[in-house]
Amino acid sequence: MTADRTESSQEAFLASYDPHAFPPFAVTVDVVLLTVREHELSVLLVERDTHPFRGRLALPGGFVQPDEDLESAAVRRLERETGVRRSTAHVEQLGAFGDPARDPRMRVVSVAYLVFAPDLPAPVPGARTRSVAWVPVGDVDPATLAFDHEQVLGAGVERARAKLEYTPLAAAFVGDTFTVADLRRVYEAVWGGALDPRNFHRKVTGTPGFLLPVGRPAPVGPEGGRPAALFRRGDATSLRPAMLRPGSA
Amino acid sequence: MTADRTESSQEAFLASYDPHAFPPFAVTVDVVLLTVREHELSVLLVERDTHPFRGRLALPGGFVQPDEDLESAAVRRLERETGVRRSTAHVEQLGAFGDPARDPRMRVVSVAYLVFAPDLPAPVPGARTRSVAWVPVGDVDPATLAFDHEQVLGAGVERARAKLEYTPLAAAFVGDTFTVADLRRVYEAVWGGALDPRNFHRKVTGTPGFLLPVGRPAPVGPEGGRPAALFRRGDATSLRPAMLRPGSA
DNA sequence: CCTCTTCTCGTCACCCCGACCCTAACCCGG
DNA sequence: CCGGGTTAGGGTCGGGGTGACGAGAAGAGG
Repeated sequence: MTADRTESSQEAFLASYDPHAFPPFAVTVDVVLLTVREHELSVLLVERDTHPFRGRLALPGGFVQPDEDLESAAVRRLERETGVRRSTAHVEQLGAFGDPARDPRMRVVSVAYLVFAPDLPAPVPGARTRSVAWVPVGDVDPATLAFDHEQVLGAGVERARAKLEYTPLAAAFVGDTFTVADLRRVYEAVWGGALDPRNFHRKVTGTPGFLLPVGRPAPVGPEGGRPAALFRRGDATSLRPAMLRPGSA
Repeated sequence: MTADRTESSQEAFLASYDPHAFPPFAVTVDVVLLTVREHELSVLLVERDTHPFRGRLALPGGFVQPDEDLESAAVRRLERETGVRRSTAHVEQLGAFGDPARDPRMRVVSVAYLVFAPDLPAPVPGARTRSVAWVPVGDVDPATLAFDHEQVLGAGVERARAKLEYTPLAAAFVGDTFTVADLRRVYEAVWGGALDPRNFHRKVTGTPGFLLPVGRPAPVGPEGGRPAALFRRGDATSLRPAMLRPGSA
């Protein structure tokens, strides 16, 4: 399963490459970076400054390098263009999007990655980046997005909603330590509806491996109320049985 | 969102293409075609007759054409190489596999598709095809598969097992009309364990939209027993709550 | 002190599920 | 004809998960 291709053989291949022998494809990665800001599920969008779709909003992304793994390419874009570190976020592949007409320049297949990140206090844009902004997914005008990014974003949001049902990944949206209410607000933002605080508390605390109680018993409440207990992420990877969203009977 | 690229501009692009401007990628599709044969979950494998991995077993697949949609490319391979018609099967994208070393010839990104098909009585191989065979997934020797197809197959099987839990897609593995026992044998083959016939019957018949009773009340039993009622697929797309596999608590 | 807030535990009814009994309906051999 | 094999499928019972909701705990502020 190891390749015998090397840098030099890659060069030889390039030199002898005939674009009519097989059609050249470009492969890109797009990143659907989601977070919860002010009780709203938001996505990071950048404004394009080059053809095509110049001036339109788009998901961060770019070409995959010749010897770069797909996920590495996505993580590189994530860290360079958004300032999010890989270790603090959850990254998973969303899927490949390859409609022949999705890019007017040439045939491009894009592999989309879905990232859950906590709402970082620092302004997220990294070094060499054009205009970048968090946009609540409900405020995104689908017609203004570049390429087929409306479809990619839609798939990412739906995947996120489904993943909260049967995984503990909601914890990827909050910081290192958090309260049950923090977690509940993530669910409410992603699913778009209120949840019963008592039943939610019973479910998440009753699921082994979801929450790890941290000794420190209490921070303060921003607007009154009894201080909540602090937790850390557990090592559970799935929720069985799942926590089903209410409106989807 | 409409492309201005045409056939002639594609030609112009090819003529002026410089392989050093951006690295050429090849894009392929691989098909994980699963069925249930003789109470065993099986995958369709072909024997490669060209370099690389000549003589090794591999998933059916091939290069995507310049103006071909990814799913169309997968369905084309499915129909040409396996004889399975798209209308009788379930097709979904499994994911993209793009390890730089997965193909020794050059950089190849493969988009894998997962297909559920009923066990057709006709010999499945199509017209121009090399040696092709159904192999029970438990009998596949992982080390003998070409490329990274062990990883692709593993992802497909795990996806199939999960999908049976929360979708009615098990019906894609059986024919047009089927009995509850047929469906149960699908679950047992995919999950690899026995299920209680009475509880299974209660669950599937009690889920609205899973099964449509067909008037014809009874076929015959192959080895005795009371004749079972016949059903057709319903229009439900998800199972809520899910049917969880026993061993996964 | 009272009142507001949020957190957290408890209760109750209901549903779903696993385990299990029993009858229905067919085939076959005696 | 009849008894014994098969599978199909309905019913019962208890336990666990969940929605709806009550109520106390623990803070801030008037």
